[in-house]
Amino acid sequence: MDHMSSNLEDYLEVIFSLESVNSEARAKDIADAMGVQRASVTNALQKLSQRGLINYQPYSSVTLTPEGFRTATRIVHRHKVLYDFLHTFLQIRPEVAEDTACKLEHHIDDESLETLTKFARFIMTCPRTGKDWLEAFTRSCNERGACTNCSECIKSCLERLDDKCLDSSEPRSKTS
Amino acid sequence: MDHMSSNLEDYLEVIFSLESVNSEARAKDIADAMGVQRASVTNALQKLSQRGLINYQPYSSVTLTPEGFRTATRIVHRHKVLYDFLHTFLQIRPEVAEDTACKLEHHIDDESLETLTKFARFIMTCPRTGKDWLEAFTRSCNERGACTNCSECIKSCLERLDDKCLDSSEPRSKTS
DNA sequence: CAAAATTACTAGTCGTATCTAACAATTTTC
DNA sequence: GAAAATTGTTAGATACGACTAGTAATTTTG
Repeated sequence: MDHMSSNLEDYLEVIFSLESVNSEARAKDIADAMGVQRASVTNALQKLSQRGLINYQPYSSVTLTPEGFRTATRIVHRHKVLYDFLHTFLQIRPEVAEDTACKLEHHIDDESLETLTKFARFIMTCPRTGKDWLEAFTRSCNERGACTNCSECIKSCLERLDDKCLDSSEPRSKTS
Repeated sequence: MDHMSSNLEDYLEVIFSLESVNSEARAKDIADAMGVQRASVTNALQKLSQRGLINYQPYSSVTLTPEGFRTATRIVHRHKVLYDFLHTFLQIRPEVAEDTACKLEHHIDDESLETLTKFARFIMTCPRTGKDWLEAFTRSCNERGACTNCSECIKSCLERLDDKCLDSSEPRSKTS
């Protein structure tokens, strides 16, 4: 009884989205957003209501309870982390990334999600990686752009680091 | 009719595994491996048989058809890529990684999976990243091990690259 | 304000996947 | 080789989540 199905998680997510975008969530709009019939929505809303995740009265718009809000936030967070990873790091096309994130979000465990977040941050903040490293990866994916001079690549990496250190710590004169 | 449910994919995967490990897949073993009742297995086997993915005769062990073998291989591949990423890169504990890979494998699209493979390979082969970079990430996850000297880190990165270049440019007499 | 249009709910059906219980076939064991 | 144990199948129930069709409530509109 306490387990939340993928399906209900999707409904909750849509309600969350409609509430923030439209400022209210009507059954019709939920049906449109989910691409299902209104009868299916009624059914889902009754279940979400039973679980105390939404305030639901027939013929009036749906609102999230505090508990529902927490749950929805958690799901949206999962979605965002996955989408960002797929889109920003793997360069997956937005629609595909969106779609896949939407499916994976129901199945990834907390530990993996949390570590994925850290991983993404590490790639962006470690001086050995960062934006240009990611671009090199993207080029390597597109066949015609394999790296040619690793030595130079690493050196410029070092230079950027030095520049940053100069900027932030000792104001030494920039000589390169 | 042509869509394969996550559930049937799981059955196929278990059959594949039992066939290779046990050299045969019996309904009882499938039930044990999946943690379901034998009646559920019968049901699943009938469906897989209808789709032409397994050779199924009551009271004898199950074998994969060529088509079933291809499908199973594809699923196992997805599983492996995801498991490796979770375990090797994110350092997720084996059991958790196993479990999560098992769920995600049914939902990730081909493009993302393919790119994830390339991403993993790029991390391992790019001189700016590789094994030690990954270890630095792992340390950064364990709180007490943040990096301290990025400059040195990058320099040793460059040195390793130079060493490798020397190795590979010199004619290696030992190889036959 | 009443008819028309929209929106929402209920009931019944289908497909998937599970279970239990009862029964059938096949092996094991004595 | 017959009784016992194991293994496999069938039938019927439950739960989920979708659908359609019919009905009811609420808005919109004239």
